[in-house]
Amino acid sequence: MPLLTNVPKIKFKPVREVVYEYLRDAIVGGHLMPGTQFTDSQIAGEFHVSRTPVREAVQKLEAEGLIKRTPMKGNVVTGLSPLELVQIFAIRKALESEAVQYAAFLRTHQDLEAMRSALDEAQQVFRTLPEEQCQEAYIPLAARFNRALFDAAHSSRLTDLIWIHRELLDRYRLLRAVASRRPIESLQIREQLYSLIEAQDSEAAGALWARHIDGSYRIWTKFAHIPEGAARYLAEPPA
Amino acid sequence: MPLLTNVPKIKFKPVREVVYEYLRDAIVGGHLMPGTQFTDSQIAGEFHVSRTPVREAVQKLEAEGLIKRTPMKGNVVTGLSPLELVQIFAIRKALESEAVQYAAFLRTHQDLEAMRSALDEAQQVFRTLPEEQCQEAYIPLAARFNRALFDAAHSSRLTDLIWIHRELLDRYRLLRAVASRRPIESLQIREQLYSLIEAQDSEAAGALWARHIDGSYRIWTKFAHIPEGAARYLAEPPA
DNA sequence: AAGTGGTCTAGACCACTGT
DNA sequence: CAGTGGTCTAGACCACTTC
Repeated sequence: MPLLTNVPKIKFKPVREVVYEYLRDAIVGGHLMPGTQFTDSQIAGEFHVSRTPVREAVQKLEAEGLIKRTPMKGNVVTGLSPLELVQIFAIRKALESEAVQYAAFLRTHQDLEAMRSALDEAQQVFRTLPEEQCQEAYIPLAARFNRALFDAAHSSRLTDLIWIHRELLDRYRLLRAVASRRPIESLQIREQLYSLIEAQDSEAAGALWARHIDGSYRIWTKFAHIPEGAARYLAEPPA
Repeated sequence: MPLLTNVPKIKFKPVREVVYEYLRDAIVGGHLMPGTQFTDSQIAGEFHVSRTPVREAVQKLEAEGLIKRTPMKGNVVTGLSPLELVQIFAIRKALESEAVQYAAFLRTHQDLEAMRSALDEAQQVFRTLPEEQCQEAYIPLAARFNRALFDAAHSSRLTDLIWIHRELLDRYRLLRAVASRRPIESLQIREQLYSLIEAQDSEAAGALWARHIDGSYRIWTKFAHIPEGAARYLAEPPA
C-alpha cells in the first residue's frame, strides 16, 4: 500500500519546454520588453543547448503571438498596438461570454464550491484588512475565481483559447490595473455572477460578463490614454 | 523595364512547411481518417527528409488540434467527439459573430465589392444552372464570400482563429453538408448580411450570423444523428 | 566576399515499452 | 534487454544581408 496516492508522475522535461516556459514567463512577466531582439543562437548559447530545441520553443511562441520572426532579422518580442489590444479585448469578450454561458449550463457542485471558496476568502480579506492591502490580497483570489469559472465550462478548447488571450494582456498588467482600480466592485460582480451560475441562468450570466469586459475595457482605455479612434470599436460596444 | 510587375517572389519553402501543408490537407481533405496512426520517422522516410522538420510540422499540427501526440505511441489523427464538435460550433459562433460585427464597422469599399462579386456570381449560377449543379457550383462561391466577409473585420487575430476552427470542421465536410442542403436559403442569408454590413448595422449583422450558425448546427445534428444529450447546449441556444 | 541567420541531416542518446 | 519512439547535438549548407 503506497503512502501517497496521485503522486504526479515526475516528468522528464524536454529542453524545448524549459526554454519555452522561461521565455514565455520573461515576456509575460515584463522582463523582456516589447521590441527586444534576439536570435535562436543567442538563447541556445545562454542555455548551453543546441539550436534545435530553441527553434521549436521560438516557433511555439510565434504561434501564440508573443514574438515575431522575421527572416534574416532575428526574433523580436511583439509589442501590441492599440488596435491589437482592442481586438484582443473583443476576442476575450466573445470567448469568455460564451464560456460563462456554458459554465452556467454545465457547472457541477465542485465547480460551485471552487468559486465559492475564492469568493469567501475575498470577502474575508475585505472585512479584515485595511484598504491598501486589500488590492494586493484580492488579485490572486480573483484569478482563482476566474480559473474556477472558466473550468466550469468543461471545454478545454475554449478555456485554452481564453487563457492564451488573457496572457497576451497580462504582459501589460492591464487586467491587474483594472482589478486593482475598484476591487470591491469587481468582487460584487463576481458575487452576482456566482448567483446566476448557481441558478443556471446562462443568458444573464453571459450578458453580465460581457458588460464586465466592456467595463474593464473602458477603465483601461482611460488608464492607458488610448486614442479615441482605436477605442471606439469597443468603448461603445456594438451589441 | 520589367515585363511583369508584382511577380510574387519565389519563396524557398522550408521542408517543415511542405510536410505541414501536405499532412494538413490530407487530414482536412479526409484522406487521413481520424484514428490513423503514424510516427515521425515514417513520414520522414516517405518524404526522404530527416526527422527534425517533420517533428516541427507535427508539433504545429498538434497545436492546432488536428493530431494528438502520445509519448511512446506515435501520432494519431484526432477524431472529434460529438461534445467537441458542439464546443467548436460554440467557439465559431462566438468568434464569427464578433467578426461580423467588426466587419460591419470597418468594411471598406473593396471589402464590399469582394462580397458583392461572390454574391453576383452565385445569383448567376442559380439563374442559369439546373438545380443539381447549383450546389456544386455554389459551394466555392460561398467560401469566397465568407473569406471576404471575415477579411472585412481587418483583424488577423480574429480571422486566423476563425479559419482554424472552420478547418477542424471541414474535415467532416460538415459545412459542405449544411451548405448543400439549402443553397438558396444560404444565399439569401448572405444577401441580407451584405445589406446589413453595407448599412453598417453591426448589431443586426452579428445577430443574423449567430442565428445562421445556430441554424447550421441544427441541420447538422439531424444530418449526423447526434445524440440529444450532446446536442442540447446549442440546439436550444442559451442566448 | 564575408558574415549572419535559418534550416536540414545524420546520428547519438535516452526514456519508456513489451517480451 | 532489445526495440521503438522522442529528443538533442554538432555541424553542414544555403539564402540573404552588408560591406
